[in-house]
Amino acid sequence: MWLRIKPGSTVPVYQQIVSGVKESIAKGALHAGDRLPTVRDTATEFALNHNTVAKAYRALERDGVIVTMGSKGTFIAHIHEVQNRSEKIENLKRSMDTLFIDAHHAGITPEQLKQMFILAVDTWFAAKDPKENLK
Amino acid sequence: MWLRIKPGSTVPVYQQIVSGVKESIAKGALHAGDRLPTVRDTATEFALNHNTVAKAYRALERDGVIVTMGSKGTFIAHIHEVQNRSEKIENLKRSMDTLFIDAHHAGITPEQLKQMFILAVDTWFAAKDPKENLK
Amino acid sequence: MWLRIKPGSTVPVYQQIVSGVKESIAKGALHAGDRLPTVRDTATEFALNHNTVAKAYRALERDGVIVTMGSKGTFIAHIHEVQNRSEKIENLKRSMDTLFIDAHHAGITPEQLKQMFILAVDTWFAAKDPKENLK
Amino acid sequence: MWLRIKPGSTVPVYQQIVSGVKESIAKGALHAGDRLPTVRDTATEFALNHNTVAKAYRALERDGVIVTMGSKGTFIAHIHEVQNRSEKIENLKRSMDTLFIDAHHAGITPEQLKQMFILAVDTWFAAKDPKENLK
DNA sequence: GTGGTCTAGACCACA
DNA sequence: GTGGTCTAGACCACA
Repeated sequence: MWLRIKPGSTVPVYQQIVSGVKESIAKGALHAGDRLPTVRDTATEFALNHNTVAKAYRALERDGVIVTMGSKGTFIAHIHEVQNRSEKIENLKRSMDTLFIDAHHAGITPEQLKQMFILAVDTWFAAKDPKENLK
Repeated sequence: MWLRIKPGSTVPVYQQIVSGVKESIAKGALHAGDRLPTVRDTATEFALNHNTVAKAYRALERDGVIVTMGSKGTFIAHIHEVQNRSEKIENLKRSMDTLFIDAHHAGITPEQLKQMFILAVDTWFAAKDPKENLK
Repeated sequence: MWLRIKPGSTVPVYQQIVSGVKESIAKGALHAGDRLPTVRDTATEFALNHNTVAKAYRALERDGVIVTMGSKGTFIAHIHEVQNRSEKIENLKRSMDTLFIDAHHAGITPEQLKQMFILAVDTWFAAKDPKENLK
Repeated sequence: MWLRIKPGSTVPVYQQIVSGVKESIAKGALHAGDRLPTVRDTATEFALNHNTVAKAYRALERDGVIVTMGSKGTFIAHIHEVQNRSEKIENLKRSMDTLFIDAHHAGITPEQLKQMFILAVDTWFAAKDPKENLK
């Protein structure tokens, strides 16, 4: 299953699709060049409206994650073609700042936070599809 | 100025208040035991709807960041009295996962990410109010 | 009338709205800071679906032409805040190239084209709201 | 290579063919009287659907750019035999109007626009095949 | 009251 | 067969 939707969540469905696809790519479950199911097929598979799926695909295309080839279908983009790299790194830094604030309010010290982070990075990337790691 | 609101932002105003108060505490600009302005004073000061401010205060109280003492006003809670610590750490880990996915799509390697993070932690906590660091 | 929709046109309605608003601003009929009618009011006025109008407003916001202020409504952005300037100039040059090709196929020489263009620029900008020209 | 198709472009393929042929003629790479490859040969050469190529040829013929001579094949029309000249000039003026609006939204003044245009015309026509200029 | 999200269902352009 | 556009109508978050 390349996607999992929580119907009751406060997170809009189309955003769950966007996050899910990004996560599957990052984890190596989807690869550059792979063809995604059509908008309509995805809608049917997860019992969603096709407009909702189309909105998610449009957002993913705007982010440079997927590429729509007219009537040929939709494909995972190559990571080299990263769009707005500097903008994305800015967003990343802002997310880190938020993380620090939340850590402080959870009663975590900077040193504990560093250790947690390094452990989490290693665990996370180790969980990736091994084939992906060989590249 | 203990709070700064960006009117044009896509982030809801009430969430900006929540984040702003948390940030001010983490940076040492607000301290445990400090009295916050009333909902209506804050609303007037920043030209906001008082329902918006009330919603933010309610969210902060739910998070254990502030405490409402009936007619005495609203106060910054002591950090030791952290509520739902394990729940917060869970949220933190989830935020980290999202960070990893975003980093991957920005073309950043795990090693680069670790270095960025450690540097950012050190920079961030060095910028804190020195008084806070003495504690 | 700040907008005119041709129902039978092959140009999608939402694009007609986008072009119409841009044109009204360029001609000086709409000014920076003006409040646009709400999505629903515009939909009612021109007998359109509110989703169609919302799509047009979203496109205009992405282009930095208008700014949505949450529940305060939608406003014409200040031209100084031009987004993606270099990208827009690239598009402009590409439009010029297309113009040259079309001119050639209409049997127009480069010199005739220059004269037509200068005349058209002068005529077009003279037709603007005089108040706008005083600024 | 008399034609170049971008598969990932948002511009429909058949329009890319129409523009490409017009551009090649305007640049002097294709000349009046030249025989174009058949619909099926073009489709094979560029790995396109033959319906797509046929649609493009139909559009070019409607514009008077090419002429189909029954079983003899398809030929580039003579420019003197311009069809619908006044209609084409009307379209040209409309394209100019759009250009003015886009220029305004890119923060370009009328004078800057004139200079850009004259420079672009000179550059563009200088790049033409020299043989064409001798005519 | 404002815009955002979502569904259901129709029609169209492109390949 | 593919995605894009549009309508009609419902419900929700925010201010």
